[in-house]
Amino acid sequence: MIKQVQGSYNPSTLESSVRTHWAETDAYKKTKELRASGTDFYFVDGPPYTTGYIHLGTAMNKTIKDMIVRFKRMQKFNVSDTPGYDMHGLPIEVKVEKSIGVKNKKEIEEYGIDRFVGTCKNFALDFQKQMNADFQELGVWFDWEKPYLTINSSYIEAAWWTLKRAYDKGLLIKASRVLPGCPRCETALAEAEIDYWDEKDPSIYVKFRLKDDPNVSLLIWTTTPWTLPANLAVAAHPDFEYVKVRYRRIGITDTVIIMKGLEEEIKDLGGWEKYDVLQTIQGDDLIGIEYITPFIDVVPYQKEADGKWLHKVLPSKNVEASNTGLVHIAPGHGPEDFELGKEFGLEPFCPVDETGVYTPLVGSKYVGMHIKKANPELLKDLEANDHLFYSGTIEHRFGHCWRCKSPVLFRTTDQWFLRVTQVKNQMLEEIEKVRWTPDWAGSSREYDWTMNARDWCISRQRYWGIPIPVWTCKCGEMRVIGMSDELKGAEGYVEDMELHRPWIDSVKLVCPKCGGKMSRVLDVLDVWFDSAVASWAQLGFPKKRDDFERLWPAKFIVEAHDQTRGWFYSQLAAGVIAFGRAPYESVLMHGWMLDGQGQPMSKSKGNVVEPGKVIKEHGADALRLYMLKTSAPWEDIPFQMEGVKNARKTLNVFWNVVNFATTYMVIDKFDPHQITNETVRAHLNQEDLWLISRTEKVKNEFTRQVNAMELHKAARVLEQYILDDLSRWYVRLIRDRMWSEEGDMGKLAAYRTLYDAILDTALLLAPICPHLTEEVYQHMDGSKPTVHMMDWPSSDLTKVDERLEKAMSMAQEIVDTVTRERQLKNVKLRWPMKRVVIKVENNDTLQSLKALEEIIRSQANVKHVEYVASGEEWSETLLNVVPNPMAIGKVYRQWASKIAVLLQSRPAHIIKESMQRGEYSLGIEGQLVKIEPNMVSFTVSLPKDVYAAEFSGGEIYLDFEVTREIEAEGFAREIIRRVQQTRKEMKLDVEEFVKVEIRADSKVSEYVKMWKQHIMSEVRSKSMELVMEASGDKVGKWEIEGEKVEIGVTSMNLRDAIKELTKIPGITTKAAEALVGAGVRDETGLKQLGEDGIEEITQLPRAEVRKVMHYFDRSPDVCKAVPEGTGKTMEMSEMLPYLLRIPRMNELKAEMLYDAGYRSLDGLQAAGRDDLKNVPGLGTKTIDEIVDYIEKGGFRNCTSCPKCGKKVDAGELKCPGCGTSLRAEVSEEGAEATVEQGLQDGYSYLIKDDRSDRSYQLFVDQLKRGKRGFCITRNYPVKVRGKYELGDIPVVWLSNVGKEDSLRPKDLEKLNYSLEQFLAEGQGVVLLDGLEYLITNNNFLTVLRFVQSLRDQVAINSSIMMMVLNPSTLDANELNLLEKEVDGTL
RNA sequence: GGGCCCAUAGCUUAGCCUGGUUGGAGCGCCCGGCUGAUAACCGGGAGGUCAGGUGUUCGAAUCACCUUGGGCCCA
Repeated sequence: MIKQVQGSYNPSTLESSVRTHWAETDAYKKTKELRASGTDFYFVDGPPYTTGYIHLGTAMNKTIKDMIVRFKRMQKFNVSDTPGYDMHGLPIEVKVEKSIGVKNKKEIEEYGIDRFVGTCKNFALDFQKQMNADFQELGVWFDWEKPYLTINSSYIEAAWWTLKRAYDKGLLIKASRVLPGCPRCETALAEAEIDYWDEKDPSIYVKFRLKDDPNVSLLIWTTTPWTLPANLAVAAHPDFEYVKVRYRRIGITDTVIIMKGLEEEIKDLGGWEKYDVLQTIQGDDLIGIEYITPFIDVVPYQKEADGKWLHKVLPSKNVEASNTGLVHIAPGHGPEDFELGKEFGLEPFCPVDETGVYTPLVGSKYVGMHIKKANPELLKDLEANDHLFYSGTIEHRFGHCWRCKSPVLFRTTDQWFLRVTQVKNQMLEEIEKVRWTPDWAGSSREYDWTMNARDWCISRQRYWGIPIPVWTCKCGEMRVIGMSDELKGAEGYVEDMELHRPWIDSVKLVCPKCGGKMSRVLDVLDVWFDSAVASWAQLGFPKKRDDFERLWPAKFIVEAHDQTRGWFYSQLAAGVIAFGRAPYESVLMHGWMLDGQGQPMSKSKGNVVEPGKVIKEHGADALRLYMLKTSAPWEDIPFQMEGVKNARKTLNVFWNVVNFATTYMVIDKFDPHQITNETVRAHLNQEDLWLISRTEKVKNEFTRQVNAMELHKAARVLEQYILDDLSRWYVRLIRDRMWSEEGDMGKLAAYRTLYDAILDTALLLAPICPHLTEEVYQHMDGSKPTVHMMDWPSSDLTKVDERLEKAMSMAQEIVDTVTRERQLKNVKLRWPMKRVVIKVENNDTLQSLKALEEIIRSQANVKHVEYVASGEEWSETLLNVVPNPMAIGKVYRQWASKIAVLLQSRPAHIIKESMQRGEYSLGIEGQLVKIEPNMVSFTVSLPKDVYAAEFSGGEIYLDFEVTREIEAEGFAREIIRRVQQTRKEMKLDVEEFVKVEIRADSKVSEYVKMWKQHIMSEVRSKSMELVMEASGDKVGKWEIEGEKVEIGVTSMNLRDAIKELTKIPGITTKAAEALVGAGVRDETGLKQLGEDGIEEITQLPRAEVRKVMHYFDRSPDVCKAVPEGTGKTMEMSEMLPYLLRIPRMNELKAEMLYDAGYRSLDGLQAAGRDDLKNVPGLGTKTIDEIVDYIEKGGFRNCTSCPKCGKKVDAGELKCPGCGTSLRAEVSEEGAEATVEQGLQDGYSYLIKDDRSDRSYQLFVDQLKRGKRGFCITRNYPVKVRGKYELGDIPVVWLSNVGKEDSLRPKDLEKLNYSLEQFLAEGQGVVLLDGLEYLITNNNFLTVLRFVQSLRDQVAINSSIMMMVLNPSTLDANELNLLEKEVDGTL
């Protein structure tokens, strides 16, 4: 059954209630079960690192994944959705170090590796839980109860198994290489773990003296003086030219060898005056020249080392043509140096340990010194020994540990490598087989990166990671373990033991070769390797094989572009090594969420926007839609809150459409199961067929775009459809049909069409906005526990009607043109236009437009539409001929003026046609003169009040002539609008009937008579009279087009009666209306009518009438309301129960009323407000309540018990059925008193109130004490003024309407200005009703500042300010802030 | 320094592959309308050196090259 949706779209409450619904109905599990037998779709979630919080990037990542997963599920796939978490590694270790207060590995080992690792695990698990919650808030439906965690034993085993596999293929090796490492973390670092940024370092030029000629030096440049003790050679480029240069300055010369062309640069550096080039040397002639390394006397190794190329110039093509063109080579400190050293037989020499401290190898002078601290010492010594040519500093990009930010240190170490270079070609082949989106992500990016692949160093000298499963023996034997089973029987091994360090370290194997003990290599794995095996590790492989065999490889993965070198690559390498293929079939690469300026968000920059905050403000659905629609997935998005707000607006429009639809469908009890497409087929209007066509097309287009991974295009297509087609056009067109008779087939056709469109939209939107669509689905259908169990809508393209769509778009264009022209001519849409003439370019257009004539007429508000066929002219356009005297004069001289006059007197179209056919001649003074084409031109003129405009199918003429009929209709519509507005201000129910009195001058009166019936039916009026002076519950004076009109509206209070009557079985709404029209108000009246009377008035079938009569007989507890005669004087005890049912009434007040002479109900009913004021002890509020109670017919009507629904008469205090007390609650009488006395001058108050009556009363009380007042309200001023007797004080209306006395809620400056003006004039009282309205329209902080400034001004001027606020509209935090700013909260 | 991507109105973007009327939208801004979807909605207007330059072409936002700025990945 269709249910009415909530009036306004409130994302945060809606989303949380939807999530509750999901939880209560077990929707997620049911959805998965539903698809369990579908085709498998193995999706693999790239595990985010457990940092404890998600950011917008992670949010976008999961949003894309969730969308695809939901989409595929709706397409009946059995989708895997195990979320993953990457939980090992340095970042957590660093956090733990900080939290327990240790600084290095030594301290960790003192603390205890077991405790340390245990803490890491707890941290990781805590973080993982928090992130789980965040993702769920985003609406992501993954298997949150069973995520795959990289720290699980089964996962660790999968990594082991993979390494064993690599080992068996000879791809796992141990090697000594120069690698970057972090001296603080004391471990090797992978490229991916290094951050680069600019840093200041020494920039020094050092002289390496030639052995044969110590006066001449090789000049080298370096930024790392600390590597010089390990210098073993110098590299020169064999193809460069070098020069021997003598630099001179007063008294000093220095001769160095540098690259040719750099002489000037180096002269400037050293501040030399002159230089002479002594010799040019070819690079290859330098090779082999021997020099003296600067620290030869300090570092013992420099004298002990040997090698053919030691301390000689080596050739290298990697030398760059900058600085000096000669490079210092320390094979122990640079990767390239290492390679070069290997080539020329120089053993790497590395006198630095992993913490960056010199070892004894460096010699006694520098041993124990940290390299950074040693730099200045080294410089001093170089200078002292005259080795330093120049010393400066340089700012250059340098690598740092991504976690602790220490500068990296290059040194030789023994590490474990995966020989990726061996399988590179296979990886490249695999890249080509994968479907990449966008394709350059694979063909260029991933391909290029893999082309440059190096062997992957997978070992780390840390604690929190997957232990490397390699056991070695002193004898050199080693064993790689692939599964924990292989450890069975080993010393220290226990079944199901913790596989992390340090526990695994205690497992010892027996060496098969020498029988000795084998110990595990202490290293752990690079975390990148953890996630690399995700696609099989999460399936429990290798222990469990069935899932792996069924699902692997992944059908689809999606991650951000930084994963080119990351997960895309690591998985590829691991997949090729382990299984000889890529572990994924298709990849979507997505972009990053940047800040508004296009910079990456980072904590250190302080530009991070938290997803939680965005969700709280606009909802997860809006955020998701925003992220998906804004850019192509692979592009970065500079985050704009405004964009999310827009997305929310779109959703709001959709919500409004649903609200619109459900409102009417519920009233009419529309049942989509009963009213099928078949039922309404013959009754579909053009606009229905059009919307169906559009819907089918959109379904097709959306699906196509999602399949092409053009997610943004899909989202945009749908958004466009919702806004333009569904809301702006279709709903607009069918509005009138909603008001036709119950059961009207035309209306049902519209319901059906709208229903299908909404449901289809909800289905298409479901993967993007899971919450909103769920709510919509549950209200429109709800046959399944969740919308996400629905099948994806297929589209029926046979229903697409291109011709109709084209015609409709032209009709829209015509309507738009008319509105535009109306605006230009200042003619309101409410006034009908006489006619529109459409001149088409082809007759096909004409036919299809004619079919839409009704739409054009109603939407443009035009009385008649006329057509001019293609090729014809509109008969009413006038063709004018304009003679050209100059041209005529040249030929016919003296006749020129006469010819001109004659031409103008002839029908222009005849002249034109003749000239087109051949020629046109005129007879003048007996002569025939020929008119040449250059002698005349033609213009077209339009009849009076007609304007022309163009549209894509031709031209249109708009006739603005105002006839009497048009004027009458215009006035009628103006009056209807005014009555409607009055009704609204009176807060009348839409179904209530009214009496209308109109006073107007004769012309308007005449018009009103002409349209009387129409007006009455439009405004639900039972009577309408033209009077000399309008009276009624509410009277409004208006000026319409210069005519003064007074309209009085009186409620007939019939709605309750109708409702009451329809409760009787057999009485339809229509019948009830007829009865009420005949003066019947209740059951008693109906009874009195008798069977015949009822039949006559209601026209109901006899059988129905009998039903009614039958009901009377069978209802013993007919409500009596007041037993007999309300005029009867009663005893106090008898009257008391009646009185006590008035809100705010108590025994005391009731007694006072009685004592004041009100001893019958009629007596009290006759009393006016002023009379009651004389009763001692009654406050204004109580009086209001009494009057209100009487007005609502409190004494006359019987009510239903709120609990059991039984009818209760007005004198009962307890329900006779269930005993529930019917006394109105007496509320805060005490508070009222204190408040009234408590308002103090100079104070500002915040009044928390969901209805603002109390505040207005307080305000009026202040006015009564003679204070000047100023009222700002979001209610209509006339209404407020009347309701609360505000007199002539200024009332400003907060509204976007833009009337004289209104202020836009955005315009705080103007508001502030008016208040300033008011307060500056002296003491006064200000009522600001609608603070929340200001807040929704402005930034909260702006409003807060505004409040602060107001408060200060109020204090200075000893005035009082009351700000009214509906507390439920703000969150607690904002409310708190506001409360802090004011002097009191009421 | 290299690879890949991006640059169109104040903001977010379409158009670019396949060159051809006046470069479309949405938001924001200004003006107006509607008031039975209503703190909603609708219409209109102002806003563009298509990042800059050079070239190819009869014709360039679109193709090519260069420069500048930004992002990712590397050196």
